[in-house]
Amino acid sequence: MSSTPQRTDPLTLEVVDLIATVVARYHEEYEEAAARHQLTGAQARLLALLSREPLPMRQIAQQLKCEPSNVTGIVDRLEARGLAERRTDPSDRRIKLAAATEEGRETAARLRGALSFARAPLAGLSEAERTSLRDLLKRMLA
Amino acid sequence: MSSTPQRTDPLTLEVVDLIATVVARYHEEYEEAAARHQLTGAQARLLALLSREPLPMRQIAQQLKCEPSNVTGIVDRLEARGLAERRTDPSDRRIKLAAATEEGRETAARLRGALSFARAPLAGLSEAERTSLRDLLKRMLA
DNA sequence: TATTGTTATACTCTATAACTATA
DNA sequence: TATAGTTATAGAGTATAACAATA
Repeated sequence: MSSTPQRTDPLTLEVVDLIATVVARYHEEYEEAAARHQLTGAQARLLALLSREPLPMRQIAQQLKCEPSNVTGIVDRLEARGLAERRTDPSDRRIKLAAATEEGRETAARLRGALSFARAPLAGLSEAERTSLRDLLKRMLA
Repeated sequence: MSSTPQRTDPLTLEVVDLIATVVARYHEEYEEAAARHQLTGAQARLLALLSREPLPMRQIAQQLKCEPSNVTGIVDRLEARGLAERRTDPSDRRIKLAAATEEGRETAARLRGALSFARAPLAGLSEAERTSLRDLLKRMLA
């Protein structure tokens, strides 16, 4: 009858709850770390993206899974604070590349360092356990 | 020298990345499931809370980690759609209890069922593996 | 014509501060 | 006076649609 088992056994429900807790805690810590740098979550995520490489507005929207019109405003606010800048693409003058400034990259790096959430608790696990956790998560996401 | 090891080895970084991916995917699926029921994420989370038991506005704010003034608006919108209602507490007439209506509880239940994210991928893991994942997550959150 | 980015608009969520009713 | 909830206000994020510049 059940071609797709629903796994509503207590063990599965417990794991689902644990994952929900991980998600909630991760988000809290991310928002708090961003706020400590006077950034909203959206601004921090966009800045983290730009700190790797300059990107066209359109592509940023795709990676952030939002509409391009939203990116305009977020980049505006980062630009007003000197954390990002707009460049024109010489090969296609329709395109505007958003790029992190030096200060933007420094801010992004400090923010990354502040995200102790996943790192600190992991320190309590042995290498074998971390390997095991990695493999289980990979299979979950496959 | 290093009293708190920073664990920036490749394995730990890989696990951190996997957790970030889990978090991102969980949020996407939650927002999409909520949107399918014409609810925002905040409305869905509040409704899920009320579907268990009626709660004072103040307490809702604490659980949602936001200001009480925000709860007013979200409950307003749920109430306008017949998914929630306000009741007065006879023992203290300052208190207003927000409660899910029958339709609200049904919507919350359908939404819960739609959250296949954590359940479906877990179905591919054996019981021993799910036990292992549970224990590792518990130690991470300890 | 199609594409890129922006602007205009409207709605939701958010925090802060002032306000009302009750304790 | 203290507390619960609301209202007022302002800023940020979001989507949709219309628009300018460029291809």
